[in-house]
Amino acid sequence: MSQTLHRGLLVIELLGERPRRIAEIAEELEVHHSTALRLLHTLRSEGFVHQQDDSRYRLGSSMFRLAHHALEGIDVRDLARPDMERLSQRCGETVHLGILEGRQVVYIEKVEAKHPVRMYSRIGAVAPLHCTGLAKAILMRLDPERRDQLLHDHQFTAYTDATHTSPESLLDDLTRSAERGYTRDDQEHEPGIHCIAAPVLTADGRPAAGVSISAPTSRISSQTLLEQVPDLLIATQRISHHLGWEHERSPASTRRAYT
Amino acid sequence: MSQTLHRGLLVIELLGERPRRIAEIAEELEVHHSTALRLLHTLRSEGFVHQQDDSRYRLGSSMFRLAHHALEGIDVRDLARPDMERLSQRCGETVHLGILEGRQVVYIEKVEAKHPVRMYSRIGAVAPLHCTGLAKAILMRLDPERRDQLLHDHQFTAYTDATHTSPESLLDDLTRSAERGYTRDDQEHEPGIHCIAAPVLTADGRPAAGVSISAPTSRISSQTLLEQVPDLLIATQRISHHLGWEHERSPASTRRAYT
DNA sequence: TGCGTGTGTGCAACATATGCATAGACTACG
DNA sequence: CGTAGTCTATGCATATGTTGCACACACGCA
Repeated sequence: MSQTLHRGLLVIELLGERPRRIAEIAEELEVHHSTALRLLHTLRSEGFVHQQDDSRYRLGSSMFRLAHHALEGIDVRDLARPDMERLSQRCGETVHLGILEGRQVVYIEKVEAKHPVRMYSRIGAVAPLHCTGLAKAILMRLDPERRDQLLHDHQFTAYTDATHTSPESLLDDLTRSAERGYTRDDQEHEPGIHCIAAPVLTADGRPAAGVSISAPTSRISSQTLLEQVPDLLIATQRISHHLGWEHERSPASTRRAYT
Repeated sequence: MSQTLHRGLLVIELLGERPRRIAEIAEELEVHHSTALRLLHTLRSEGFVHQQDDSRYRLGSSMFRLAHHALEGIDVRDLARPDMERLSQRCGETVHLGILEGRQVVYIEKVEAKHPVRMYSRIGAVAPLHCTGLAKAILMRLDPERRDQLLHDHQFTAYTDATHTSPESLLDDLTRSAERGYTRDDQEHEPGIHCIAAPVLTADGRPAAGVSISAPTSRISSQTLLEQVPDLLIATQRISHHLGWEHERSPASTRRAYT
């Protein structure tokens, strides 16, 4: 609606990709050099853009400062709730949201399709790392160093026959889960309960939370549950997108770590 | 220079602090509601701003995505070089820049005041974690978990009489260093060489690099070296600022970790 | 029912953003 | 040394685009 602002934002997006020279920016915007220069000056005066030694422009400290500060203030629950509700309505099952806190996973939100009123049954409950779909979804995208550290002195308590009882077994599961993008928990924690789960990722690719669909085996077969995977992934990708995660990753998905 | 763009950026900054309602934004900008609405629409259409369920606005995914992507592309060397050169000119001593890579600290840049031509003597060299000012500067702001992990099976080799030979001794040093904002290395690594160092921090408060001033004890006394601390801190704070770090921290410096 | 809020759209007035010309500073290059 | 190619910067006339206002609608709430 506002042309000038729109052009300014376009400049920010162009510089977000890579540093650029002024001629390039003017050409992309299809405006005169002097117009581009004026926009750049305004952006620079507010610190959104920085001019490097080679006179090219790149994004400036205000972008980093504001983005980080705003991210801090965001509550994953608020962000995830709409998509969780939609997901629950589509599949008709219970949807959980959990985050990693310290050395355990905590459930922080729950939506039950059947009961419009939220039931806080499991809210605040903690889950063992090695045998719930939700915890595994977070683990599978966790930085390997951190993951190894968490699992190092973890108690692999056997809750059922299906529970992983060794780090090797769990890591193998995590590797295969990461490849297909979601985790399964077929009665590993509770007999008669199975679930699927996927991680919510931030802009830097780290897992901010996990979302799971769980159901009793008595009502839903494994096959039917797995049919919900596409909807689950759509939901987690939508939530991740809100946190800046780009679904389309460049082929070279191994990126620099520093800064 | 450009009023509309300037107002748009102001909106971004206002929303960076906290989510706000449209009336509040219009009031802050001193413009009509409809004008604020038009700006918000433009910002929203580009994803810079997101409207929550309660109809308030907050920063949107584009900010997170662009900021993160731009940060990835930034080379700390380019960022630090100008301030390193200025620092070196002011104090007349050698200034190093180093980063943590894996389990060691690597020197990636060096400026010698005496010799205008850069000497790559130590560039690429690695430093032991427990006895150089630069490594200690990074360690002192590192996430405690990560730090403990690094020091867990670290070899506390004694290079001189002053070298820390135990984790306890080093951690004690780090604590005191963190309180005053810089580290010292009085011949802990090389006899006849002492230095001071301080960390470069990113928006989330993590150390991206370290900067040190080192000199031979034969030419510079401890006292004279310590007089350079203010200049050193000004330099590291300037570099940190480029990465989005806000020097003025809120009193509650302990912030949430999630997202 | 009225009130406060946010949303949205014409439209006239005019503030302002634009393109162009021009010029200085600087670098690279032959 | 001149030439060409950058980026920077400013003045100015034009007309484009932005603004404020009026007005209307939707919604939640007392």
